[in-house]
Amino acid sequence: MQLKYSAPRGTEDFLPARVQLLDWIHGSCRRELERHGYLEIRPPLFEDTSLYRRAIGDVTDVVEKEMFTCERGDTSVTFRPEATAGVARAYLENKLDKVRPFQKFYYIGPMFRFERPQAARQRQFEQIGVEAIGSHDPRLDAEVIHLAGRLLDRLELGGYRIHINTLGDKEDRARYRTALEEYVEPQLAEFCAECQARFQRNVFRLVDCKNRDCQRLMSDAPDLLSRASDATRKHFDDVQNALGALGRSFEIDPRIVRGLDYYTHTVFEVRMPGLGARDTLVGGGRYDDLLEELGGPAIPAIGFSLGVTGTLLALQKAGIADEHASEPPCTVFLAAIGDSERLAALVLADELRQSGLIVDLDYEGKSPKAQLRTAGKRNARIVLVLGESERARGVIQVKNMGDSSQRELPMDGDLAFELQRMLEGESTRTAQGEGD
RNA sequence: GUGGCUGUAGCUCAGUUGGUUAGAGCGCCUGACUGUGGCUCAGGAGGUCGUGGGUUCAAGUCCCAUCAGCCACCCCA
Repeated sequence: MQLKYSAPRGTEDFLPARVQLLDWIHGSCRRELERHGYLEIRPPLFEDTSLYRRAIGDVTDVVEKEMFTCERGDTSVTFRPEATAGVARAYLENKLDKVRPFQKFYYIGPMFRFERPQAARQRQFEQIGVEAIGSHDPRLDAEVIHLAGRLLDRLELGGYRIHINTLGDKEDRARYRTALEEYVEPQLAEFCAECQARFQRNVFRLVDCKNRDCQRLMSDAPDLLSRASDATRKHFDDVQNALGALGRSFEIDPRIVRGLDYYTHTVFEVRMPGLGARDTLVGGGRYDDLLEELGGPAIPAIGFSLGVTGTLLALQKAGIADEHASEPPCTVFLAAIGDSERLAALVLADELRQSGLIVDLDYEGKSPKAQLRTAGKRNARIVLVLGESERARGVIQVKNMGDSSQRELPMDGDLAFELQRMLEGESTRTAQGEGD
């Protein structure tokens, strides 16, 4: 069949089974985040375009070519390409620093970037992230990095690697930039075409070029740490010590420079080797200057974001996606035999649902046999069979789909209670069975 | 924005050097004592071979274009 419409490029329909998987991810992460004292915040899905230009940086790819922007009259809004800018704005606008200067937030929701889709990259994608605002304590850096790992642990994902680096403060970066430029300029012609272009735009990008020749040329390049201020080095050392105390293993990777302008000091990524071209599941770092740049007080902060698209891919590759992606069963299926019983079935289903049971029935005029088949496919635990003879006697057939046993129960106010008891008895037995 | 690969039933795919009514498995529907599932068996529905052109006596099969998907580059969660 030739359909007229398809989902826009880079978007995905999450069908019920996949929504189950997504809910499991959300639930697992929420529990872990709340355990760490993070509270959910929900800024709008779009903000003034100027906020992103300011926060992320005018000459970044995200701002220059990836924004979903909507112009109306003299206003311009952009669907959020990331959440940090919006959370920072919300923190300032609601004057949260006056209420409680230090606060920890988390968010879960869709982000939008107008990119060419590929493995683990969509135009609408979901991120689960945190922002801890109001402290420069290096222990907080460590806790945040550790938390990123904890989330993946919760999702039963192993084999990830945590890479950390420091970008220092403004002065450190300025010195580093100069040093890099002085190092690169004499041999600029030997770099790849892209790096030659990057040289003007953003020298730091030469540091993480994947081109082997460039990497070789950069092997003796100056590193930031050796010319950073004592305070910067101390902070980075303290972060590492705290991570060590938490038992969290990590690698120092001077090539992590991050693409968003607001990052300072500690930056980190969590990668899943073998995932594909985009193997970074989590990216984050400090942004000590951002709130001030947005017009607020000088308040330090740190955060990260976990990409759900990549996480889903990792779960699939690890073979643990399917066990969390099953359609939830209807526990009771109500089979009506004969046209005269179909209305009675509808009413009985409603009554049973009101007492908390998950009940479904046939809407396709199926034969009794086919209704049973459907119940089986839906993994119903109990099938109620309602026919003319039963209704005349005020009873109903109750079939236990587990052992195929069947008995008759009176159709009165106690029916729901009896069914609940059956289900509980069954799950108790199952639980005991599993315990052995 | 650039490049590579792919596009046949709901899904996963077969379709030989272009040659008659396009197939399989799974799934779906029906039936095998006209009121009872899972197994088995029998049958059935479902495809303008992504779309539009072209070459040819003849195209799912070759050519061009286009769209979509996947993968990679740039960049990034």
